[in-house]
Amino acid sequence: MPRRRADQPGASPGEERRSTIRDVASRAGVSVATVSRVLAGNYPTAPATRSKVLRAVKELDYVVNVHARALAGVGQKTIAILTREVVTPFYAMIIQGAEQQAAQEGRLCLVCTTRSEPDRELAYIKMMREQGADAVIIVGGVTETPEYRKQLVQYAQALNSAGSHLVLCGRPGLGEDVPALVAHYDNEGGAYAATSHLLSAGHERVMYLGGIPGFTTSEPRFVGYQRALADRGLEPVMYRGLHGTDFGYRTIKGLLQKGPLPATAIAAADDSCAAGAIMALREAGLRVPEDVSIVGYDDVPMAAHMWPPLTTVHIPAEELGRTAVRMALHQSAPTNRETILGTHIVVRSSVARRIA
Amino acid sequence: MPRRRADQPGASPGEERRSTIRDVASRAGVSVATVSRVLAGNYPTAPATRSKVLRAVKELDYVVNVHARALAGVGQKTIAILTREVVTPFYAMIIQGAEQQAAQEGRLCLVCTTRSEPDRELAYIKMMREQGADAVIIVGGVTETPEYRKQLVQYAQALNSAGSHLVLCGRPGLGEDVPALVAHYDNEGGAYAATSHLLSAGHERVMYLGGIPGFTTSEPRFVGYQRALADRGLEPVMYRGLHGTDFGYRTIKGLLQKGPLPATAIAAADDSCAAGAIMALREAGLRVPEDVSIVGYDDVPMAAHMWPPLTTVHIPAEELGRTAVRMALHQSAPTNRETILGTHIVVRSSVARRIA
DNA sequence: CATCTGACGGTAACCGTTTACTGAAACACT
DNA sequence: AGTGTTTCAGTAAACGGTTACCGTCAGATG
Repeated sequence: MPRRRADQPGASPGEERRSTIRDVASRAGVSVATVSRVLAGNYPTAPATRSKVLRAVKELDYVVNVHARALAGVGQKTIAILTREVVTPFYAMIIQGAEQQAAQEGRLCLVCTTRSEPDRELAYIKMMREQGADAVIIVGGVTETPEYRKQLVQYAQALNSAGSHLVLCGRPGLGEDVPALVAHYDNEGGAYAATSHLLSAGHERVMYLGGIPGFTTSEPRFVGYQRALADRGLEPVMYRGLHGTDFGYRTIKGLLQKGPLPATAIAAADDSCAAGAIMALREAGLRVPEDVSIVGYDDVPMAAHMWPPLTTVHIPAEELGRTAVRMALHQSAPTNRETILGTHIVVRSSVARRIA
Repeated sequence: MPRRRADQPGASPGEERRSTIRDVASRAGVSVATVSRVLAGNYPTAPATRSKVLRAVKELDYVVNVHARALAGVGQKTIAILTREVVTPFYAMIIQGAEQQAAQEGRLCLVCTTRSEPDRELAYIKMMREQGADAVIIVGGVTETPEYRKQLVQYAQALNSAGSHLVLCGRPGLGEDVPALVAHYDNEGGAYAATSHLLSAGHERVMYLGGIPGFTTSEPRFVGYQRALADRGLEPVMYRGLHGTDFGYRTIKGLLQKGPLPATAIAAADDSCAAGAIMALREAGLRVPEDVSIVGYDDVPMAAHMWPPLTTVHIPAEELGRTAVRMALHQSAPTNRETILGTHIVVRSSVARRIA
């Protein structure tokens, strides 16, 4: 039963119908096959025909319908990037790297924000399966619950059986038998290095500040901190709870109201936490790094422009994103499903030697 | 001519074929129409049939093919966001707002980064036309050249004739007769207010720092600055050139090497420029705001956490993004094609009264 | 001059859905 | 029982492309 084929006169006035390959064909006086072939350029066509078609295309301002094309099996596959949000510079940088690589490989990128809602995340994954995306990359850590994990495993399998890949970027893998790729970085090593840096500057009471217990990025950082302390037989002093500037600010401010800081140095869970802490210290009349030393984590762009410039742990965020895309696209061998990038400390001016 | 229909035995081993509505239908022992209707839920179905279908769907792990669905006319439309990049917090915030609104309206968002390359931008616009996106939102300013402008006008028309919209977000419109929506903010007013703030604190030599001449966001800011000065009969002192921390840092540092700063206050083209300037001032032993006052522009999250906390011009970035999406989706009346959001100064601690 | 051979263009099957239309039961009425 | 209504399922025509297959016609070859 014909449904519309809006060729009757008196078509709706406002809405222009998008021109199809058939329109082009009839305008050029050839068949649709010829138009398709001229556009694809994968079949011999007489120069005269060719130019007739191209002229018609230009006149009608024709663009192919990707849906139809995809349905016919020649789909331009896309890569989806799922992230909590884009405003956090760390995520933004990963995304930037991923998009660069994707662009280089001729892929279109879909960035979707999930706002930490597992439901939204899962909904997007489903959407991507429908779209037929050839990879979905999940960016950033998460607080893992057993149910969430189970869901993810299931989706990894579903994606896999549909011929596409799930890539976990900046988050640990799901286990040997789960068909997911992993592009991760060394959280624990960075924290160990940062804490050691403080320690070797003579500090003996080093506080760990911030981080969400159970969060996949926080936990290993905390472990690295503990290990560095344990290696020298020192006791941890920790104030964990949340990420972000506010937490750092409020925690240090509260501590300072109760008395002197129970540490001479702070290892912050991330740069913004460090920024908050510095603010609170400064408001209380303490100097950084003369009175209190501090290191951050992430090396966001702001870190270099803070006062004092923040010593922190650099994560190769852009490279991480790029790696994720590369893995997704060229994952030929089933081996090497996991790439761990190194982290390193970048020393600036927020740490001072402790004079004993 | 049958092409594949992979039902022959001995199908390729590695690649699973994605199951179709036909597979579900035959497994459930009903017709494809019935499956479609059960899934859509817009047509009466007997409970028994219903559950048979649902079971088959679950067993085969079936998801609809969006391309086919779109082709059949029930497309989930998407909205595309084009931006230079995502790492600049100002853009990130606009994007965040846009995505929030889009999610609220049940739309999927495509974020694409153009890296300032007009070619890439134009290529993405074409891609979006193919996709049949129902709006493309271009975020952020640009240095307009006549050719670029002409191209954009052409694409606005093409998009419009395909029934979708072009929205310029944070950038001025293209003229009365061009079918583009505009969600913009008051650049000039903000700069006027910021400069006036400095002026009414007693400063008489106020320097304008940064901004790219000809850039759509820079130019009006500079005009606002000039107007504020002119209103009091003062002469402008300007060092323009680029956006960003580096420019601010290098310019002020260079100036300071040559002698005392030719101003007692700085109106920066943006917050990061201000951050760079502060750094250079500090390195030269000058205090902010005691020796030099400064105001920024944009009110990025960092501004509140800088030292000193930066007085700056707030742009309702998230609301700007939200507005863009709302306009794109509900643009019913052809009037009101342009929304200009207000900007206002937020005073923190980077401006001090000048003691005459 | 007959036949072969490419080059080129058209015809139509197919991709996976949606949905108007048709038809067949089942039920409710006279 | 005969007829009118529902209720529910199936058939098949689009949607807008791609491409295998098959003609046709011109030039090359024997």
